[in-house]
Amino acid sequence: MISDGWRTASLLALASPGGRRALSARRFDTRGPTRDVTTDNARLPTLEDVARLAGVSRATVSRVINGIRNVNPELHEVVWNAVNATGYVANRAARSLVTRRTGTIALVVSDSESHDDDPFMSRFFSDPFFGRVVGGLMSALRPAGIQLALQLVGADQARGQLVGDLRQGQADGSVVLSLHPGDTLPQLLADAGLAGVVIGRPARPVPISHVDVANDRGAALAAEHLVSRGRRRVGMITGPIDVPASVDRSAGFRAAMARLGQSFVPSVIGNFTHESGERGMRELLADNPDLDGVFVANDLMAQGGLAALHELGRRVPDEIAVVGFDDSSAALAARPQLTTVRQPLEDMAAEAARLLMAHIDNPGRETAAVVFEPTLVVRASS
Amino acid sequence: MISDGWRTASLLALASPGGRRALSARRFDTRGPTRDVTTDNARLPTLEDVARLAGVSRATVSRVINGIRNVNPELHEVVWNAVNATGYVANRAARSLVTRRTGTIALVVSDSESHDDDPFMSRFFSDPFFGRVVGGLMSALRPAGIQLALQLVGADQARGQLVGDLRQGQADGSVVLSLHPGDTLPQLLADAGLAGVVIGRPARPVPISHVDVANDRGAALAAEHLVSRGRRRVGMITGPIDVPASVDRSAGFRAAMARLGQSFVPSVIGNFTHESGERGMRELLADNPDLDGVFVANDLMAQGGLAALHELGRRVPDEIAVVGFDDSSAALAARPQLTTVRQPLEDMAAEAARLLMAHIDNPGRETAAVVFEPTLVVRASS
DNA sequence: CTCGATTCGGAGAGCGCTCTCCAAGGGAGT
DNA sequence: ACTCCCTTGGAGAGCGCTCTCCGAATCGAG
Repeated sequence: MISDGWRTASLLALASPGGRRALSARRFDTRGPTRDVTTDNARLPTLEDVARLAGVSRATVSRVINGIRNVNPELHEVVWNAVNATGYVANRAARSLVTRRTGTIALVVSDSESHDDDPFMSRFFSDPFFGRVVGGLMSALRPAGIQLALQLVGADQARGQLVGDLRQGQADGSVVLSLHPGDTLPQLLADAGLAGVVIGRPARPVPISHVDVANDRGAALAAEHLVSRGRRRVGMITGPIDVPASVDRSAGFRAAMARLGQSFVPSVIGNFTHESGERGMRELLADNPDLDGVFVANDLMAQGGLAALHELGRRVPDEIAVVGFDDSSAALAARPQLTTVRQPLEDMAAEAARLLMAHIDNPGRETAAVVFEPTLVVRASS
Repeated sequence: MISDGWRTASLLALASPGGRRALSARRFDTRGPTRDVTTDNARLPTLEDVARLAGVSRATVSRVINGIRNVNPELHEVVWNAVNATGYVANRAARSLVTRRTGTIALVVSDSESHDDDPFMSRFFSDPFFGRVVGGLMSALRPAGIQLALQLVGADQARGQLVGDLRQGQADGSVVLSLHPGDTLPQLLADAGLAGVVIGRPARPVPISHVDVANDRGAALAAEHLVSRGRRRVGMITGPIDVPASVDRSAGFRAAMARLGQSFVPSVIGNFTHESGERGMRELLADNPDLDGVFVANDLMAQGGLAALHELGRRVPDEIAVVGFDDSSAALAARPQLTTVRQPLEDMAAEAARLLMAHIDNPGRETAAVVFEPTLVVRASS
């Protein structure tokens, strides 16, 4: 069907830069002076170019590239050769336009109450948390050829804007990282019928998929570890009582300790800051001077607790053992280094990405909650 | 080929809302079962819809929206009303296709030697650095309606891939954050003629714009501060000698100390890690026991240095003052908290974004280097 | 009152891709 | 041998937008 002569001819045509350049130049002449011709002389190859070189139609090249349906294996190879020869890469915008997919998902970092920029940034990016999430997302997204777009939303007004943009197709879906319990964003997303996956359980039940770590099981690991270290009088510094993760950690720890024989766990409530850990530890010891172990609901507070312990002259871990939660940078920075519960964040993020992709591919899919098991990282503080 | 009858029929169908819906439904019926019709019934308004509602042509609406040329003010308002009434938002893909702009810039985090994922992630995301950069970029990009896409590149092979994707128009340009001196990426970008701005001076001169902090001036600030605190025997722990920032800090510190009357500054070389700071401090004091001040080229090493000092029983800052560089999370975590030199990262990132946008708008623009002034953050260690 | 200059808005041609039709060819069944 | 089906590949119609033409309308000047 396809004559060798023709195919050769087309190859020759492509091989001669003159012809191409002329075509290209003419096209851009019509665009007026705003466009600098010098930057465009290297016009990118299109499907058409590949098709011509391969001696087939656009449709066939498209089929080969997208790996669909039935294409003669022989042609298949011819096409791929042409693709490689031209250095063709599909134009995202064009593809997007017709498929109605952007090939992008948004990582939405949502802070309900963005005061200044400062607390927002530092609380969130200050530790490996964000990096681990990004890494995990990437590991799942890259093989699928999907881009990650970063969106930071603070004020509520920005929230509505975001949903609008998302609806319009800025992204096919979003992974939400909420800094505040009871964030309205998950609900907004659900209401708008947008594909989304939340990392961390939302405070109120929302019809949206999420991935989470078994905070209660993590706390239980801490309890088991402390008891296995011979600690019999164990206390706890909890996080805020309106944060789901915090609630689960406290409940899980109490339940595990009860199971292990300590029915009452003296506790004080902190707010996840270094300072509140310091204060919490002082309070806790003031009321219960004979404690020999403390579980602290996050590393930052645990670090503060260690500082307090140091000033109080209590030796760690000899006199009193401390276990944190998160395995953040604070755990390594603390002296002694902190035994802590680690969330498999990379895995969680990767799962979030996969879940999101599943929702995107199948909008009717019902929401799911995937819960991961934490692990204990033993260091010098226990 | 296509009968006029058919064409007329479809036009009529388009004119009547009912017909449109029917057409639309038919279109999606043919897409097979993968597409859930319920999610598509809320088809997004197009320019065409707005134009029809406003009683003008697509072209006019487009002109109004893009704020160009001469449109009758009266019509202008009519069009905007129609836009608001329909809730129209321009389709990025379609616009992209014709403008050849994606409205996206890539934040490329490049690590020349990505061993495992671990050092990559932790070194980079472990501190506010990344967050501050992202925040700064966003502040400049959001007003311009430009998206930020995250790209992590490790292996060299990924580097080539990235350049390919970038060329093809994944993004209009990129801001490069290189973790390793002598990264090839800036050069690759320059060679490919892609718009790019590097944060931090590249090790070798590359024809690409960059923003940087005046590392030498920052070191001078540290020197002036130490001297003003009455320190007369000051030493230094430097960073690796192949990192430009490190070289500038050392040179700047030496020059400033010479100017202030201390012609020789005892130094040891570190590698920016906590451990090397610890070791460096011991070495430095072993050779120069009478030092009363030390400038350390980054906070992590300074933190290590403080730990060594603590173990050696030297009181900080009474007996010996320590000044770090970066104002990272380590500075706050250190005991005592670290006096350190802070880079105006947000401003630098914002400037990088503006510079990049300028390059995008004007491809012929010549490259620029913008250097920012650091500030000194005084805390308890000096 | 006519003519050129100028302003304004519409028509329509693409941007590069996907995917539905449809035609052509080849193999198997009757 | 003929029909029918199945496989394969081409033609071409859009996706929603921008922007160049060009025609119409308005205005001022001669």
